[in-house]
Amino acid sequence: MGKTERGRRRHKGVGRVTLGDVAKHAGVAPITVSRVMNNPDQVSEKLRKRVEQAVDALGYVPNLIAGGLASAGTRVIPVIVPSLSILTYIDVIHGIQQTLEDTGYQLLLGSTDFDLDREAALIDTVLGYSPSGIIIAGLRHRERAIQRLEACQRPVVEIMEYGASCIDSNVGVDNAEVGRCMARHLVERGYRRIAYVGSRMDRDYRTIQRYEGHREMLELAGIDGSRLLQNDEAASYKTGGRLFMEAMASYPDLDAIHFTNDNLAAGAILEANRRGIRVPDDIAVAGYLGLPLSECLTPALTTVSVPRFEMGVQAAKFLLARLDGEQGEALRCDIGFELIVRDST
Amino acid sequence: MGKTERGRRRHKGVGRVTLGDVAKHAGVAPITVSRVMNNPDQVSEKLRKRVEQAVDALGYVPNLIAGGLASAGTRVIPVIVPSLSILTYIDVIHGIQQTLEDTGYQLLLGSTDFDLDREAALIDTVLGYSPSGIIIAGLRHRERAIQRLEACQRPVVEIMEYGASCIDSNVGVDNAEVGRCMARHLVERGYRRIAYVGSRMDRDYRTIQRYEGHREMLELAGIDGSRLLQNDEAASYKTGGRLFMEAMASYPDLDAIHFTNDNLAAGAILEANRRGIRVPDDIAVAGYLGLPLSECLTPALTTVSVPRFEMGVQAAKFLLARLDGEQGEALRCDIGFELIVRDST
DNA sequence: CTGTTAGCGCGTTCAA
DNA sequence: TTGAACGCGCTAACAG
Repeated sequence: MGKTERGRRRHKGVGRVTLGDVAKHAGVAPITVSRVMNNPDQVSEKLRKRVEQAVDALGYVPNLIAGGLASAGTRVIPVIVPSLSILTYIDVIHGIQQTLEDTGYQLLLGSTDFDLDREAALIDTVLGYSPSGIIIAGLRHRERAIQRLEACQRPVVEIMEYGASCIDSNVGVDNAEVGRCMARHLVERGYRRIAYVGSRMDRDYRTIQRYEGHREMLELAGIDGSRLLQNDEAASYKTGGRLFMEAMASYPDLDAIHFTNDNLAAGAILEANRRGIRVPDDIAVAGYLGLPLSECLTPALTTVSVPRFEMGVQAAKFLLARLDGEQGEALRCDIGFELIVRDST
Repeated sequence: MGKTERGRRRHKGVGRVTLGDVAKHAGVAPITVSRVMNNPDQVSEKLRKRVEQAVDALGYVPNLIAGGLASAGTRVIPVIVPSLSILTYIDVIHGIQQTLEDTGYQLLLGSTDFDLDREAALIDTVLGYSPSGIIIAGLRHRERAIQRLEACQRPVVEIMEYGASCIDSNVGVDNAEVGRCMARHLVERGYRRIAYVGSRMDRDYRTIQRYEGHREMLELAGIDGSRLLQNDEAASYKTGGRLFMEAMASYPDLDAIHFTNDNLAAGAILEANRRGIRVPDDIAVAGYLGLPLSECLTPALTTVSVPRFEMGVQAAKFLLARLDGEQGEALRCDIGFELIVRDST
């Protein structure tokens, strides 16, 4: 009943089989078990077999936390996005997850609700998990957040938007160019009285970037680019339908509406279906994203398609490259987009 | 240049500010800093102020890994679902995330691709992170997985399906009852030649449960319940449209189709729109889930709506209750569903 | 190829 | 209310 006995009771680390237990069972040193788990080729076949048997017999599962503490890095990849209710981010996360799936890295999910202060706080939190790297949406962050990300000496991939300056690596699209592209298409199609429709534009600055591209292109063509409509609801089909009607009421002479995403645009077409409004004869409708629904509508929706899943895959690949020891220049990738012209314009 | 100096260089725990650094800066013992971070009321206001200043000055961020190791529990909640490309799971995850958001718990995301062996392996992995608890889809798991979950002594919430026996807590719906409910509606509406259409039914047994409920109810009414169509593609709108046409070709006398989810059913209606097939006059269409799209279609889709987001919220609440020390009986909740009759039937 | 030693950064326990 | 000592479980470094 000496000190040792009391020491034993100090922590609640009961129940679980530890590396030490396995070592005892196999008659080797703990480090040998560690090697069998992490660097099997450093151990002779004989001992390896013995250890593996012990592992199976005891049902040993490594404590990744302890390993992470000792080696200053857990195999965790935080992914920080603005929202989990927006399909775009989900697709990207899916791409990341699928690429990382069999590499032993786990995704730690965080969402900021488009709030940069919240984002900064979340970054602090997740860095507390000694992650192997981090993937984060956007190129704009609070100064403090950027400092922390740079200081942590871990690969950082910024996704969604593509731009000149990133912390470490960057995969995304050029939103202004997207806006210009669709606006150009509308002008070329002969539309002249065009409105841009968004929702929550105050929160999601990438929508503003697209709008600015749109406006710029229209004004280049001598067309009024300032017709804008938005509100504060989430970008649902219903909201799209409502904004569609509002836009037509606000600007009765409209011949085309450029929606900031396919959710809204699809909502508009569905609303038009319900009301017997003819698209594009009465009014043309264009979207952005290339959601699966866009091609199933009647009329099918003209849209700019972005490879969201692939963006996630590429982000994960950049991360893995860095984790594999690839140094040097920023890894950057403009994932691009594609104008898909369909019947709605 | 003695032992200490070499010791310092042993690990790469460089750069980061530690609790010890803060303690030195504030002129207190490390444990006092720890208390300020975790149990502020145990520290006098004077010292607390001093420590807080030091924290700010140095930009200290706690190392959650070290804390987790010392206290045998990181504030991580793994969420294990079959797929990240299925909206249902996304909505549930969103509910979980929103509920856990401000509690300091982080979601660790894992997906199994409907493979129970993969699930078991994933469970082993995530338990290695000493999670505070775990949320997992389904009531069916490998025996080994169940043992591990029971052995880990942590709250476990099984979600999506509601059933008699769970490991610890359970929130979900009764899939067979859903199938019965919609089948009853179709029969009451006067439909008699009804097919059930699913996709990937071999993988997702919950779809089979709904089908069996459907079949049971039809046969109770003396109607052939064995008309079934499925394929191996994901449940997209396009697949729905294709299966719709296939079903009508396979069973030319059909007067109603019961789709296993709204994605397929919506795809069917969109396909009908394109082809000028009249729903429900030529054929009725019913779905399951209550996706936002369902009410925006023409005709609007009859569906059984499930509160997916709320299911996630409830799962998180059960978890928090357990983490708050609530013991005893299994926490169980049949989240229910609602038949929403619209124009498509 | 295998083992010894030390410590990652923190929280628990016990003592003051 | 504050502090000292110890160890959570594992791995890095070094020695054999």
